[in-house]
Amino acid sequence: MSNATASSIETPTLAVSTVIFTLRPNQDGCLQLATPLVRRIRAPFEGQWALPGGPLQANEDLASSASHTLRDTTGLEPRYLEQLYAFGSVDRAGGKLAERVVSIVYWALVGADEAGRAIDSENVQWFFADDLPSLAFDHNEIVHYALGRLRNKLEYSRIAHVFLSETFTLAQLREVYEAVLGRELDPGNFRRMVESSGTVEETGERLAGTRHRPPKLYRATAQAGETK
Amino acid sequence: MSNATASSIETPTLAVSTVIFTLRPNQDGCLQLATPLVRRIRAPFEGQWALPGGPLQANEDLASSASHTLRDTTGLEPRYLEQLYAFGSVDRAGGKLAERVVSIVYWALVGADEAGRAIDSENVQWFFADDLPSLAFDHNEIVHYALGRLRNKLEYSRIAHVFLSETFTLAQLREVYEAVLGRELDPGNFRRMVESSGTVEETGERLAGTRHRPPKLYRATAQAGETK
DNA sequence: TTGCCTTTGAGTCACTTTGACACTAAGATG
DNA sequence: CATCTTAGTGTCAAAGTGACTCAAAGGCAA
Repeated sequence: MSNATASSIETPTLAVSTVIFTLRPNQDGCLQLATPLVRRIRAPFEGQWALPGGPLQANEDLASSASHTLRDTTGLEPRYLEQLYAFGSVDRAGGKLAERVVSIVYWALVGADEAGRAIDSENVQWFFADDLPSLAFDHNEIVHYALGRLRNKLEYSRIAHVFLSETFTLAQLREVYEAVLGRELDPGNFRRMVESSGTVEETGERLAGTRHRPPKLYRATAQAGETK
Repeated sequence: MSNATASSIETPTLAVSTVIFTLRPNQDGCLQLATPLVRRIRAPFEGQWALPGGPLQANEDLASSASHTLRDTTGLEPRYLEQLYAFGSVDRAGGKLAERVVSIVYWALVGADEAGRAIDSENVQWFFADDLPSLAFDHNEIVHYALGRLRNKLEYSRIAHVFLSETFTLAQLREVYEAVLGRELDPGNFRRMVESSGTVEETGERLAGTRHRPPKLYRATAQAGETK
């Protein structure tokens, strides 16, 4: 077993990156998961798209570093933030980087209602999550892993409403589920599931202006614990 | 926003620790979750018990670092190894440490049949997981979190058999579930659950030497993916 | 004004899953 | 041979789930 004190100069660097998801209408008008990426402006992988992130500052917590890069990249606030995984293979950079970087990756959700205000510049661009280009490092894998976690979390937890604004109809909530899970859900069964879960409550109001029977508006009930 | 290049000297140190679980009979003869801890031989928290681990070597992957410390601490091989969480709060050491340490923590399972061969020295000792002393740093929290993950994983995944040897009876497998979950299970319903899961198959043999009807022996079926 | 279109929201039905429990099988033991 | 203990099978009711029907309530066009 080697001694720690002798190798402190070659200690790996720590970075925090964030996979950010929101829902945006695609060309068909259907909601679809989208994620912002930043263009790398230096080697390795110069010019390729990568997850937003940066080195961990000595005085910053992991989660606040993640929401920090989220704000810097998109100008938005995270509605949900959770640690995803620490990626630290020795050969993560594919032999293209001398220095070893261990990335602690978070995933975050941003409201679909806010996503319109997001920054979109030459070096920051939103992509649909199931149609990404080839990313730098192992970032394609990471996004894929984050997608799996989001889909899984949607089924046993109740985070779907963070994509929506404060009040919403059950049809809107169902649309979120359908967009994330990628399949249609039966409206009746969905209503039964949501109502029995106790995660939403009626506001007493209805949404007007639709061209059919006006649906009730709901809000998320106050929940105890979040995160982790 | 601060500049990264200016603060590289004060970059946080990276360590990898491992929460190791096995099952050991307690004074009642019941199996109970146990975990090995190491005594700290320097400040901070000198003399207190802590999770085994150490700084990440530049040429070692995260998971291999974790199984490395497992071997060094216990002399045993991990039967299961999975990343748990990265703990990195700025004040993790409770103000007792100048240097900031980010720990990537793994959790591992060791066979109950092998646990007897485990090292037990003055500075390495096994404790029952639900009766731990006050540990160094935030390690009590970490073990608690690992316990939750193990219990959760037991219910939707099929890792229980890694505690046992190659062949086992359903009563032994049930005993593992009962020890980990901390509650009794109905033998009939448990049998139905396990048989319908397709995770075990009969060996064709029976266990002799019991003082009752000899039970069938099973083995775990070959599984596709593990880890992550 | 009337009829049609749409989605809401309630309800039904068959099938599956799950917890509780009864009962027979097959060994050891005295 | 009676008895004890666990193995292993079977049953039953309650709860959950997927597919489906149908009336309600609005807009919209003829």
